[in-house]
Amino acid sequence: MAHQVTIKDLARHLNVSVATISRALRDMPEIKPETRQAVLQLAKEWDYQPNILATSLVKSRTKTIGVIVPDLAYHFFASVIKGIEEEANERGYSLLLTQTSELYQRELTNVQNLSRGQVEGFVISLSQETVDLDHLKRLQRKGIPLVFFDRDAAEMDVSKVMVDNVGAAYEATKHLIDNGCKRIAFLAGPHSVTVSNQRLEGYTLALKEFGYQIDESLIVHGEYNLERAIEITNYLINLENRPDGLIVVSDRLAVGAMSALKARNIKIPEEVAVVSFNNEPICTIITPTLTSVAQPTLDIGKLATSILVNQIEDTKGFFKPEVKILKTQLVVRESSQKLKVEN
Amino acid sequence: MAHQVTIKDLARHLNVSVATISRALRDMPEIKPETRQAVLQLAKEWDYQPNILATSLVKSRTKTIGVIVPDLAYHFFASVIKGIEEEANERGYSLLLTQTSELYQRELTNVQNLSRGQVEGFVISLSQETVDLDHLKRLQRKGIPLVFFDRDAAEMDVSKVMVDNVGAAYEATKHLIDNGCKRIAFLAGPHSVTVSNQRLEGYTLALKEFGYQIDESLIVHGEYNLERAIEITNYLINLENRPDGLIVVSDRLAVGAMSALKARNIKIPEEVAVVSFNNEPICTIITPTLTSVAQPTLDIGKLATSILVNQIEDTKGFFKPEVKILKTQLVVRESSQKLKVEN
DNA sequence: CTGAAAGCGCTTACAG
DNA sequence: CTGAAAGCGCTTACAG
Repeated sequence: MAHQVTIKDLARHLNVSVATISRALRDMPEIKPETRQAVLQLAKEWDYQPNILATSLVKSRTKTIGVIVPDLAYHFFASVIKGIEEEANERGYSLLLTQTSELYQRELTNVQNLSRGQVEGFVISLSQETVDLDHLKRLQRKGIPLVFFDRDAAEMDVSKVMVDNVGAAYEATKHLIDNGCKRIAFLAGPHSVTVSNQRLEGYTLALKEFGYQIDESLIVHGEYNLERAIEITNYLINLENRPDGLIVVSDRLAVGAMSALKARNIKIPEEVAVVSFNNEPICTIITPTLTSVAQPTLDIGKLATSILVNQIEDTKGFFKPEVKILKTQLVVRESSQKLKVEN
Repeated sequence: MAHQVTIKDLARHLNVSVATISRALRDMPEIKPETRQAVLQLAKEWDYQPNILATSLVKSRTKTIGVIVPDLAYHFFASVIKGIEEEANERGYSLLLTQTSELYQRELTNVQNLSRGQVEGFVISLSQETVDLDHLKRLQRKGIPLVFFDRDAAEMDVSKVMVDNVGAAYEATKHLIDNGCKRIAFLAGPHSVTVSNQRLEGYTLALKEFGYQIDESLIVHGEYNLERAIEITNYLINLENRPDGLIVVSDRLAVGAMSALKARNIKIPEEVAVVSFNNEPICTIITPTLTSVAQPTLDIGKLATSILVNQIEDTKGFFKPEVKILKTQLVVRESSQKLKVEN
């Protein structure tokens, strides 16, 4: 067979109209049982597959959601996507998945490509480079729903599924304090990254609450790469009054920080206790195992998708953007337990 | 604006036919410069986006490739996808990405969904459960090109981009022998997994070549999960004549094996040297760092995509399935170096 | 240089 | 219960 089988082919062979074929295939009640029978059988025999492009075109509905994430290789995004998939399937939607590789240009073209009639809405986490938000505002103007997660942009008035980063960092800091840390450093991301700033806020909040001085020399910002994390850690180690606790803005950077500490034979957690964020699989693999803040990735994905679909299917225009802040959970492991638990 | 702008809207506003709009937008030479000018300007002003569904329908071409992988959270697949993306972009194709979560059912529905006129070909890596290949044979019968990578199915006569697993395992085994291992065990995957079997073959080949006895008690098969890896490792440790070298079929399982060894205070590599496959990021993070066989993931993705596009665009029917076997590279780290390199 | 018409593969009032 | 016709948003010979 040179081309895909169409309803026309079926119609011709059965000597009925394409309308009848279309109805029979979709189990419309008005079709005579024998007709339906014959149609379904032939369709099966010829392995007929409806052309979804045609259906989408006439219905002006694709039942497809565009998902744009910075990088599929990040465990966090891969597992949020699992949640998105699950909810989408349940609601009868398919996914169009793309990654930006943290590049604004890619994000732009991805959004544009997908908005050419391919998707009815977006679940998106911004690239690190993204500052200009025109491409997203254009979507909004056209009434294409979108939901943010993880990477935020304050000025966008859309639905968002975020995590209580302030609270998470507060808890992480308190945990170090409880474990006897006196000087706690914070290895932060770039100044422009909201998530990092929120975590920093939680950190200072906790310090203040427990009567600790905020020491600016202990707060260092850097790009998201291993080399910088090592550099910063070495700087911290070399301080006159070296920190005895370290909060790192992500597990990946924490890996760099820990390797720098190990290279200098500094004991973790005895000399420096370490806590980080995301609870990626490496946390259980690295030595010592790494205390980290777990995000409810599956729920983030599901909730974001659920809100999006609600908006897509809201024909009455009742929908208002929803902002959800989910709770995190501190998973305590070896890297932070200066004081052994007694029982 | 309630709906997306169409060429009809533009035509009406400019008092020309939709044909003229269509031609102007695509820069056809016959259009009068002033007309084109006006069209382009209005299109820009109204942020017109061509409806790709309509275009695809009339051209019977989507310029889209379906990609089906077991799990996006596996580093291996995420990085092959990078290669696929790169090559696809270069050739002017988009990607439709799906994962099966290693479930046959998902693979089936993914293939079916995508073959409803959405993609022109597939790059696919089979789910672990997949035994029945009817869904793929149906694609073939319809003349929809597909290319396999990593996970093979011998009976399918299609293009494949694989890796020389036999050679890779041969090299890994030889490396352990060179490092003084006398009894080398092999922690394999399930019996049904081709990749695992090929690696096992390379292992026996090397043993034979270097005059080692094949000891069946040192070859153990298991599912792909940490618990089984730990179980198997414990079994190996408890053997009367404990192995002093261990080849593990994947990094993930190697992590389990190493934690079992560490739990029993068995020194790596002094007492048991370890080598595994895939060279995932964990190899550099775990202690000791893990010697592993690197696959050329980017090349796998690019090559698979290049072959696929060649087949898609081969209108003359000259195309014959191509099977490519790429070379791997052993990355030596601490876990396998019993004998320190002298210089 | 431009337009009318047919068509891509479907769905859906409308009529019978 | 079934069919003819119009239409979804485009492209493309064909004619002028």
